Amino acid sequence: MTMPARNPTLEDVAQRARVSTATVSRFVNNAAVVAPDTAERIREAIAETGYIPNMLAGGLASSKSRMVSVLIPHLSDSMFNDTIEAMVEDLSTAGLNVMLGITGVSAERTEQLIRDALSRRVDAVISSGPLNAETRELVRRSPALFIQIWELPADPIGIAVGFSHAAAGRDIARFAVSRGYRRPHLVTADGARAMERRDAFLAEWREIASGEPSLSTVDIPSRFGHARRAFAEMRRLPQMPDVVICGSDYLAMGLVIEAQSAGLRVPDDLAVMGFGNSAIAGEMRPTITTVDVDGRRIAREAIAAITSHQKGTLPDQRLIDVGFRIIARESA
Amino acid sequence: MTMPARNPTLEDVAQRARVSTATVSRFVNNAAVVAPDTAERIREAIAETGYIPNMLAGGLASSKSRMVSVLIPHLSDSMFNDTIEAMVEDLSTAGLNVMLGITGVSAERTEQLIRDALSRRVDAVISSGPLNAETRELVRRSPALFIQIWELPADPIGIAVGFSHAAAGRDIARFAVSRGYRRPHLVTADGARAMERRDAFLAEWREIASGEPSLSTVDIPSRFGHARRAFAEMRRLPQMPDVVICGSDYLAMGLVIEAQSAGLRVPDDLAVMGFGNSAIAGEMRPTITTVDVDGRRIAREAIAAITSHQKGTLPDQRLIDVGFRIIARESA
DNA sequence: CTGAAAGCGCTTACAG
DNA sequence: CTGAAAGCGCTTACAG
Repeated sequence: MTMPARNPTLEDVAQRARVSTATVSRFVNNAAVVAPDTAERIREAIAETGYIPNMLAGGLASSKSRMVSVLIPHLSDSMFNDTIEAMVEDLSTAGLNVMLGITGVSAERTEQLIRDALSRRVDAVISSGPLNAETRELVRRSPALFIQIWELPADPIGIAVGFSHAAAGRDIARFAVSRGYRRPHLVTADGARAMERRDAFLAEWREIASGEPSLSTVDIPSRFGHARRAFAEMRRLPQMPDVVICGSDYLAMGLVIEAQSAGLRVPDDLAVMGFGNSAIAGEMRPTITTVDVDGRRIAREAIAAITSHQKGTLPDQRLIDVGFRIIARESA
Repeated sequence: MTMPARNPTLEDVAQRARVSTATVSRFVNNAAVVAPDTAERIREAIAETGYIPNMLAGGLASSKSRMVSVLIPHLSDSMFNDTIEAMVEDLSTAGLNVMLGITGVSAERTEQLIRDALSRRVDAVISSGPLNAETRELVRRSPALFIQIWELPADPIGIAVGFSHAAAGRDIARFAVSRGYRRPHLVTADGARAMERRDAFLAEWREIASGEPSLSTVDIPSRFGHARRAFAEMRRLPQMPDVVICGSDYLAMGLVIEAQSAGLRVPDDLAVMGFGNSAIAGEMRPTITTVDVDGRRIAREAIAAITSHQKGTLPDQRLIDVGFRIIARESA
């Protein structure tokens, strides 16, 4: 069998199967539309030539790329990992390839990544990164579906799949009060969403309890080791807090370790709460009380929206609230 | 200003700037090759139209996609995260977009993802996933550069950037002996590379020490919580080990926590070693002795190879050994 | 430094 | 169910 040096094309397959390129194209995209014996000849021709469709050409001709851009702030030590992993897997299953971009906290970086995505004519952009006005406009003009995840902005550009961070902050405050804690200390990552939870916590706390909570802010991405500094700050307080509300499970774990190595018992001497319900939260000793967000559901809803968008039907809601649940465990 | 409903094309820009599409194309790809005043007119026309190049068309015409496929086994709790994050960032900086695929341990899944990548005509595939014979052939035929990372196979398909897992296993054994440990217990993730380190450890141990190490195997991806089961297995041993050699820092951290919560002191009653030098290893209490692999360097070398491949010059070496370093800290 | 034109490899109305 | 043909939006030798 002679192999051409170049990649085999639809034309090569068509000649071999003695049909037109149009028929081969139809077979590749939906095998059921061609006659059974034709299909068989094409199948053989594809196997013999080792044909691999050129999606660049296919995408250009059909103006759909079967590609989705996923933009996340960080990869390491991230609360998003479960969501992202589910996203990438489910997108693949749905026949969509994923372009990954890491935005950090930079709106400029996000803009560049969105331009890259649009230049590939992606079917959708799934993003949890920061947007400036220019980027919003860019996205609004584009035919790609824009999906914001992990938050529910008042006026989403396309659709949003997430939950209310304000509601989460409020519920955490109520939980802390119901458990009898009096002196909360908040360790917040320096990001918009974490700040929104913190502010809602403070507002609710002032409403239903007394005394002003103390605060620490840590850099983003919130790392395990940041807990050390936050713990040191707490120790310098005139009165030691009785519960630490952390912006992530990683921080919570770090705080538990710091507290224990300072001889404190968790939760008796100091209670600790996390956020995100990562696998580690349930596996730590003591197990960590945290807030669960269904990352896989976020992924599923986003993909369902893309699928319906591709069929031309707009998703029936622009804001999809997946909610959250406080999971009470040993640490608080 | 009237906006066409469709995306503006090179043609729209060309008309507005009163030049040919060829000139606009040249400007977009290398602004320096057009005359300064022409460049200025084109720049304005691009701004006015909001032109975003269609890389599908560009890639088809030039037969280079400026896109690289990155294939990894897992995202969550992974030792690879630093490498992947560096990879994605550095690729973006180099003007290459990344297509991400998650292979798990499945060679079939890997094959599908490689087919997807080839159908997008990626410039390179960077992979640390498992390959079957068919996939190897697929890749060999393709003009894309194939880069295997995190290992150094005897006969790489394209090039490989990684380190010798056998050498790492051997050096870990020597380290354990030099520290005076007598009864090592190995906790190994159920993956080819971890097994290679384990086997080399065992071979070396038999050579330079006495007594047969005990073993636990945990599922992949190795999770924090697996440590609990491994620790329980150890406790049932006739004689308690004096050092646990873990396949990842995550496992090591889990073991430290288990040991401590069972009242053992680390390292006095039980020493623990990790692998990978994640951020957590240096931040844990006690800090964890581990093996450092320079993930960012792996990313850099891979990208350098792609760059030189694109210039037509083959990389000068097919095997790039980035080595590893044992980092002695408090835990062992 | 610039333009006219062929070509990249597909898809898809249109016609049969 | 199938084919002929136009078209998707670029790039790039070739010529000037």
